[in-house]
Amino acid sequence: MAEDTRGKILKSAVQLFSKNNYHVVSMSEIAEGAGISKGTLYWHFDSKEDLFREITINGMNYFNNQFKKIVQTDQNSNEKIHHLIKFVLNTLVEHLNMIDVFRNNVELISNEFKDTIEAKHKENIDVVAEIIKQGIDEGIIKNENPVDISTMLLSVLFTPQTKELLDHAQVEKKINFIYDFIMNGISRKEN
Amino acid sequence: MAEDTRGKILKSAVQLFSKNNYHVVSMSEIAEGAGISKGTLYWHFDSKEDLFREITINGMNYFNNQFKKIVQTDQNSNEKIHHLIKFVLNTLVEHLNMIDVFRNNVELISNEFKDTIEAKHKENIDVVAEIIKQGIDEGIIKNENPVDISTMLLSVLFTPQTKELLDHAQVEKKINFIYDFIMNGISRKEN
Amino acid sequence: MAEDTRGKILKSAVQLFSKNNYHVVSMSEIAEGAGISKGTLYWHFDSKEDLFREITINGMNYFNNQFKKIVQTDQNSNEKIHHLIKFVLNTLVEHLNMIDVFRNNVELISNEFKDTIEAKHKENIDVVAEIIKQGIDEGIIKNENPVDISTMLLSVLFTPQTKELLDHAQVEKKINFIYDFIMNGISRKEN
Amino acid sequence: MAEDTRGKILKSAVQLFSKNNYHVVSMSEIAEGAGISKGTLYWHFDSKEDLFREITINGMNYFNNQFKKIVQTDQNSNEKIHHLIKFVLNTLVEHLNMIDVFRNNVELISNEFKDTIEAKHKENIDVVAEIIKQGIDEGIIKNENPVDISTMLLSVLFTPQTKELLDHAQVEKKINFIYDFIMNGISRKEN
DNA sequence: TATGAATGAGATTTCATTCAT
DNA sequence: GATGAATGAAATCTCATTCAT
Repeated sequence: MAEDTRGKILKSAVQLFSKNNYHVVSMSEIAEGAGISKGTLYWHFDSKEDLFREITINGMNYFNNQFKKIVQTDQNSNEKIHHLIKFVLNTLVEHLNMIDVFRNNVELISNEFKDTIEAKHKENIDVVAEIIKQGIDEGIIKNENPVDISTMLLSVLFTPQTKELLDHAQVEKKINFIYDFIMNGISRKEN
Repeated sequence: MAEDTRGKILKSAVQLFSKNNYHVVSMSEIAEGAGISKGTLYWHFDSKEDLFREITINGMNYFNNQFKKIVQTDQNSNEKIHHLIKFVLNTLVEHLNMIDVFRNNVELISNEFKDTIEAKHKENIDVVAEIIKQGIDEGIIKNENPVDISTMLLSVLFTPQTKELLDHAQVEKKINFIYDFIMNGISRKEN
Repeated sequence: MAEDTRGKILKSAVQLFSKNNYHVVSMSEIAEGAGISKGTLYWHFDSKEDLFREITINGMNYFNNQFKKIVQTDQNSNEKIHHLIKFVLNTLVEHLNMIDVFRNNVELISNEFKDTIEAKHKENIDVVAEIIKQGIDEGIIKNENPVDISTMLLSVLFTPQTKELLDHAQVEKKINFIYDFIMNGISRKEN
Repeated sequence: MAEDTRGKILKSAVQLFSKNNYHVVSMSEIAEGAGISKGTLYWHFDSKEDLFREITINGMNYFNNQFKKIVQTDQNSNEKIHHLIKFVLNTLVEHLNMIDVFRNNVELISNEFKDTIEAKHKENIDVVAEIIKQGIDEGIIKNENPVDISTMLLSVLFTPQTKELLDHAQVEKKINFIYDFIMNGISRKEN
């Protein structure tokens, strides 16, 4: 029962935070969306920030866990990268909301929280950098700072435009387009 | 005096909006930052939204104008792209604040305003697509939808991570890194 | 507790609105008068207009209900008119404040609200017109448009001067004076 | 030239105060309506209250002067009353605005000003009471307190409903209706 | 005379948070 | 666990008024 209410709150909050900015979403709305009273909301979460924290960190952990799983498979780096892109873009399609929570709310709340989020993001970058290192070792990826490369890779995947591209359907085709962009850039390759 | 005050307001507002979310920045703060009274602030701008609108649209127009100038030079596409990247990244370094105004505040305010901003952004994409077309014609850029390519290019340039990379100095080096990433992606080129 | 607070708010608001114009009375004053905080005031009423609406419509309904009761008695028209005058003037004496709410605030707020109020007033006129019709049938009242006569009758009763007359005591005497004015006008009757 | 500006201000103010409540009309609007700046407005009038005072007192004096003229003619009381009614109702039709200035703004501003206005009104009542006295002497009007009768007479003439009746054209007919109401009331006269 | 710019007090309203029941 | 009611700080905005030019 308890978990039920908690779940309803989180669901309502994710939905609202993904559509609107942190400061525009009110605790009243969240409570209403969850079908409970404000009092109850405050029984489950100490504050608005607390609630937002939980949602954000859950989301980041979700990516972190999946990234780690991908690293640990015994695929070659090429396959892993393809896997990674596919996973991120499919998540973007299936769980648009959760992703937008980050987009709409970067730089909010306290600096201490911003640091937490950035640390989590850094973690993700480092996990993906493992794949890059593997690729360099395998001679597939150019030999530059793996962290810089990982940074660019993730920034392309989480860029708002990526989502826009996906909006217009044909996901599979777009995945290949983005994969090719990341691997080969925009210049014409002679063969 | 009048223009002077207007300028002071805009400066104060850009500074604050670039550090904090639209809803966190208060008109009192902006007034205080400009060294004027709230009444005066409202004499110059009808509303907070009005003020924000002006700043945002000014910023987008700035990019749009520069992009157009680059297109109109008689450089080849390769040079133009290099020029473009250099311009954007240098602007990011010199006018960090103005850029962050967008970052922190997309999706805010009214839908009508969001549409305005998106239309401006689309304009920018289309202008850059001209360069891509030229590159395809010159056999430098791969023959795919120029608008899609332009979209990716700009998304990489305006991605938050780009700014992070730049934060840690060595701008010139990073420009080359990003240029290479955009042109050739991350895979190892055999030579 | 809840109803109690609501009542305190309404009492405070009626008192203030009856002494001062809608725009001069502030929500702070109303809250202070009710011994509660502004936040609580807004918990009970969505807006100042909402609060004013409730008071006004309550008041008009009060008159409407009484007027209907008078119509439904089995008195003759003469008695009903006397009854009506007595009721209105006594209410003016006992609930001066509530009446003044209308006086001080007609034409305020939105047009939509003005229409609501005018519709309510028209209802009152129509109800009283029933009495006038009865009087015409009974040969007591002159045979002219009953709605016009009803309009004049009510306008005399609710005229600010009527209240002034009443201020100077001797209510019973003044009731007769007004009754006589309404029935016979000011000209001398020969007998 | 100077009078010209003053005149423009007064005209603009009358127009606005007659349509909206004192507190809803702003000095900016008045200035705009007069085609001048706020600074100029304040050069001609010390304050909003000052401006409103002038308009109101002008209006009341206008009625006062006309009433006095009517009293001083050598008509009999019957004719004078008819004259008075005609004058007031025609003014209501021709200068609706000016009249509404009172209607919309009674009880506003300071108590001291309210007293001034009430004193002016009392003056009007007293002037009209002269006519009533004459009527009593001539055996045309019933022998009751002339001031009370005058009060009722004026209250009927200035009642909002009177204006409504007039709105629907046929002024001449309505004048007779009101005249008859004032003289004979609503009861059926046997003949 | 006339103006544009500036001011500051105060108004309405929102909202995260608390607490007695 | 849950709720309705209450709070108070702070936000946006309005407006009469002033003043240097």
